[in-house]
Amino acid sequence: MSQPDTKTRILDAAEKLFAQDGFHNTSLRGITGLAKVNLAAVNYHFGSKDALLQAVIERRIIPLNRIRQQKLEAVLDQAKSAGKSPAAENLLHAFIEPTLAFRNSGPGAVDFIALIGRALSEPDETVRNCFIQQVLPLFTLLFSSLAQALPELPAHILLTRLQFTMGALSHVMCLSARPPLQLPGFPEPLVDERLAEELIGFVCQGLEAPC
Amino acid sequence: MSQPDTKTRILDAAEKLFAQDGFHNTSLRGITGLAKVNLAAVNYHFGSKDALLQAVIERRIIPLNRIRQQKLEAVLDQAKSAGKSPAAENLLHAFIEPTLAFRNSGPGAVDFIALIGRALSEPDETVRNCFIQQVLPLFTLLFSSLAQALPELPAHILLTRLQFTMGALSHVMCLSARPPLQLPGFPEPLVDERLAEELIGFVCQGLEAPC
DNA sequence: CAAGGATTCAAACGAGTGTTTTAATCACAT
DNA sequence: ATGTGATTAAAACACTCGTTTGAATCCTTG
Repeated sequence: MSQPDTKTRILDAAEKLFAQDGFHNTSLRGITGLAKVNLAAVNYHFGSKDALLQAVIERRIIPLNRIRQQKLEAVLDQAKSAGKSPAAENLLHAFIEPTLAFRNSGPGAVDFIALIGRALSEPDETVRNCFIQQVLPLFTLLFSSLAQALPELPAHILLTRLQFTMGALSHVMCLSARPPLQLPGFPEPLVDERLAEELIGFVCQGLEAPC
Repeated sequence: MSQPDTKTRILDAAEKLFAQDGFHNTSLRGITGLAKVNLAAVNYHFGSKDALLQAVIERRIIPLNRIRQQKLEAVLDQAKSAGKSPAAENLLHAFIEPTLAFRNSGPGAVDFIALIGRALSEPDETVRNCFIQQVLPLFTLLFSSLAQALPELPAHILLTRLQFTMGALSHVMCLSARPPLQLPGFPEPLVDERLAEELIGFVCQGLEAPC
């Protein structure tokens, strides 16, 4: 079996270590050691550590965003052709389900999901800005779609509740790359599809609450 | 006016910088510079950077946990003396409201809230374990109380939904130390008490959803 | 006032960081 | 085969990090 090329090996190793240890806790020597490439290869192929992070994120978030946008627009189109407002549950499903399903899209994908799940709470602007820039258009679409779905909800309340939703989703994304953290006295929490459905139901109830 | 003593000045500066830049992005030189003390003072008074983090967290989380435990037990006692199960909403209120109100308990408190809001998604075990160790007993109490309040809910579903709740709460805690992030086309989200009430209502709906 | 422990200070240590440099090697077109 | 540009390799760069050292200073107690 032939190894992937140098760029891919670096991206794979960086994705894993960024997700596992965080961006600033990960050294280029750790990445190049894991990828079995020379230390200078990172700066040769990507230019800098910051640019490597951006490449790691973009490699996966662009296809993921395409999927989420397609599913959102499908819900909007279907509602439009039925002459009705889209249902909040369908919109949330279109956004959340592909996000969590993406964890099973291949080796390393679960690391990526954990990485961007932490991006929102990342103190460093390098990581946060890189992520926000990529996800803002989609977030805007989701927000305006939900405003259609819940016309009686004031916009600032909707935005606040959407922040809660993003917090819950981000947390689930982070957890999915960590060992389940078994504690005595606690049951095992849900995983995979059941988890996605449960999360969608949870935030749906919260978003649709009277105000 | 007399300055606080060296230990307090270090704790205050460390709290602010840990919250702002993260534990590993914060250098002892940054802390001692802001605190206007000598570099070696940290190791003299606290022993190490890790021990300083623990001191920063414990200084505030011990009083905060005492408040939350008191409020939780008050809800439990009141339900017991009324011969009824506690209401999930009251339990959530007892846990969440003091947490967010704590942001206004003094200068620097909002930084602390942001710091422990990020603790759950922190990749570094130093930070995460230090936090989990402090909060686990309280979390256990909240979990078992909610199990009483929602006896028809299977334990693993309850735990899963409680994870969603912690995600939403953590995210709000993180955001509270950042500038509101005004974006064109988006309204201003809620702040302060209104925010706490909105969050409690949100997670309450989600927790009580049928399953 | 004098003694002695607590605290502060400047300086340095060794290890680790991202990045750059320069030469060696590879793959492919002529 | 030969030369050429792309890639890899080893080494060093300048810098920051947490920690330690040993002397200077402060403050309290006798």
